[in-house]
Formats: sequence, structure tokens, C-alpha cells
Amino acid sequence: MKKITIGEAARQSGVKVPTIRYYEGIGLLREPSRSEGNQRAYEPSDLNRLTFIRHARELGFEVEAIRTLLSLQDNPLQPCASADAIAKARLVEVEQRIRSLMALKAELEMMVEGCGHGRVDQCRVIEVLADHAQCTHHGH
Amino acid sequence: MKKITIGEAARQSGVKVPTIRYYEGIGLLREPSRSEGNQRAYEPSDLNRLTFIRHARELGFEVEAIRTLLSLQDNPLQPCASADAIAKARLVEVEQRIRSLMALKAELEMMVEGCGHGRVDQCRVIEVLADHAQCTHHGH
DNA sequence: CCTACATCCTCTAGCGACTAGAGGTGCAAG
DNA sequence: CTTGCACCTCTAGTCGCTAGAGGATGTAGG
Repeated sequence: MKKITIGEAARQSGVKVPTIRYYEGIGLLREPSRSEGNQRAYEPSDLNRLTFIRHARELGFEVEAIRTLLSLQDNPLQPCASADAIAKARLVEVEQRIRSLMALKAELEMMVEGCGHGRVDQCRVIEVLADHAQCTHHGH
Repeated sequence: MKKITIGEAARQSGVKVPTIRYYEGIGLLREPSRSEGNQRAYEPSDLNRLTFIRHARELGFEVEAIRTLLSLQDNPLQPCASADAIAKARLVEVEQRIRSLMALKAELEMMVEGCGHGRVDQCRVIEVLADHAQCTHHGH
């Protein structure tokens, strides 16, 4: 039950110090106890929570989604349909994002390949941007 | 040389009205002439510029990059090395982003597949988030 | 015990690229 | 002439932090 400082918590969780304080401010993290000199004193369970949050952020979940996921974690006997739904929604988002980035990549490659490294008035990069009709992908 | 209102410009360019005003504010778009009643009056060339900007934004270029690209477009006799460099840098970013999203997709798929739709304490979605060691991809 | 220095504290402001809203004016149709 | 939409300016809010000011605390060495 040894408590640690915010700096140590940052080091162990991989979440930066101001970000930890920010998470406390928005209520993702409970307010920890304080030392005599008013410094935050974290417990191991706070570290788990921080790691959970960091991981979820890395997976691109929004803070509101993480709030829900955390409350689910706090109530382990509930059905996990919500967690499943949140993850599935995120998966759909990611798949969509990948698709549009692939189209974009193709378009950028064409621009770069077509650039003859001459003058701007012959440059496909500028040309494609100026004239949307030249895009191969018209989704956007 | 018939001038159009900001609303019409928005409709034709696909850029929203407040966004057009915002672009003017940050200097991406020149200040248009005004009608008697102080309303913005756009010309066809402004429409081209707006479309250029919209397209570049859709391709994920930052406003600063677009500023450079626009100034290149305005000086067509310059060498196009800058445009090429900007597009290439963007291509590298996009490729990187696709790679990390693919890893993410794999992880999310595992989470969703592993979810037995039972209770939270058996749910892989929550479990994986809580325990980073379970990730197949340790890049993050 | 004193000093140096890292770390901590709170608070406010800034980032990018918009978006929303308040409060008011212009303009075209009926 | 009035209705009602589109326009105007201005400020503040969004998201998820990050940076900095200005001060207090904690620790290690001399």
C-alpha cells in the first residue's frame, strides 16, 4: 500500500504529469489523497486505471467512451454489451478511416509521381488540387 | 464576371459559410469586395481558390501547408520542388497512419471477437484494455 | 542547518481548425 | 409592408491536451 508521487505514476503509466492532473480535472481519475505538503499520493489501483486510460486513448477511444468503459470495469457483473458496442463502433470508424486513407494515399502517389520536378505550372501536385475532376477517387 | 454571395459560394465550393469567413480571417482567402449593404461578393477565381483549399483539406494538408501550396499556385513559374516536398511529406504521414491503424484494427478485432457477450468480468474488451501485456502489437 | 535543485502545486492561456450562438442588418417575395 | 431567410460582427466553445508563470515542497550534499 505504498503511495507514489505523480511523477512516479507518470513514469510507470506512461501518462504525462500534466495529463494525469487533466484526467483528474475532467473526472476520469478520482482525486488521490494528499501528502502533508499537499502533493498527490497515488495507489497501485490508480496506476491500473491510468494504464487502462492510456491504452484506450492509444486505441483512439474518445474520453467519453473511456468514461463508459471505466464505469463498466468498475461494475464487473453487468452484461458487457456496452463495451462490445463501443469497441465495435470504434472498429467501424477505424475501418472507414483506413479506407479513406488508402484512397488518399493513391491520390498522393499519383500527384508525386506526376510531378516532373519542373515548374509549378506543369506540376501535377498543384494541378490535381486545383482541379478536383482529375481525382481518381471521387468519394470526397 | 457576375459576383455571388457567400451562401452561393459555400454551395458551389462545398465549404461552409462560417468556414469561408474563417479562411478569410486567417488570410487563406483574400477579402472579397462588398455589396452596398456590406455583404461579401465573390468572383469565380475565389471559387477556384475555395475548391483548391477544400480539396487540400480533404487530403489532410494542414492550413500552413495549404498556404504554401496556394502561394506556389500564384507563382506558376517557380520550380515545383516545394509542392513536391509537401506532398511527399504528407504521403509519408499517410502511410504511417495507415500502418498504425491496421495494427489497431487487428487489436480491436481481437477484442470484439473475444467478447463472449456475457458479463463484464469475462469480457475481453475490458480485459485487453486493462492489461496491456495481452496486446499482440506492442508498438504503442 | 543551509543551500541547491528537482519536483510538486494552482492557475491561466494557447494549440488547430473550426463551430455555435447572440444580437443585429440586408434583401427579395408576397 | 411585412415576413423570413441570409447576411453581418463578435465572442466563446469544442477536444485533448500542452506550455508557462509564479510559488511551495522535498531531498541530497556540504
